[in-house]
Amino acid sequence: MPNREVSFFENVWDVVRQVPKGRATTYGAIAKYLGSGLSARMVGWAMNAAHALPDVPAQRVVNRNGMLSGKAHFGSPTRMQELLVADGLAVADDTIVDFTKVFWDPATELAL
DNA sequence: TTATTGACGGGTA
DNA sequence: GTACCCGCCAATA
Repeated sequence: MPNREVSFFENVWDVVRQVPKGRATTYGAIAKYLGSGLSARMVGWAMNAAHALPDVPAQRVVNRNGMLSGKAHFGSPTRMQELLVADGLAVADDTIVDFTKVFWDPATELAL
């Protein structure tokens, strides 16, 4: 049988899928949870590959500033914001409002 | 093969 | 509070 090793990307997608509605996480939080820590950029690459997946709410993944850094990758520049608003989040100026309140850290909430 | 870029983060000036 | 620099890992040119 072919190798069935879980890639770093699949691990990222798995965490993103577990992000509850109305919450959001950051690239660094996911990277740290996976153990890479400083490799937040790899999470971004994983998101880029996540385009082929149906259940990866990448809109809930933003940078540590709460800014919709990847909004440009959703086909439309406002698609990511609309998705977040549909999740019950408040978005203003391409940034999540009260991000510290909706922040969901897998290393704290998931790794329990 | 090496060099540059990339949906980032954190520290220092 | 803002600006700049370095670090991480992988993919692309």
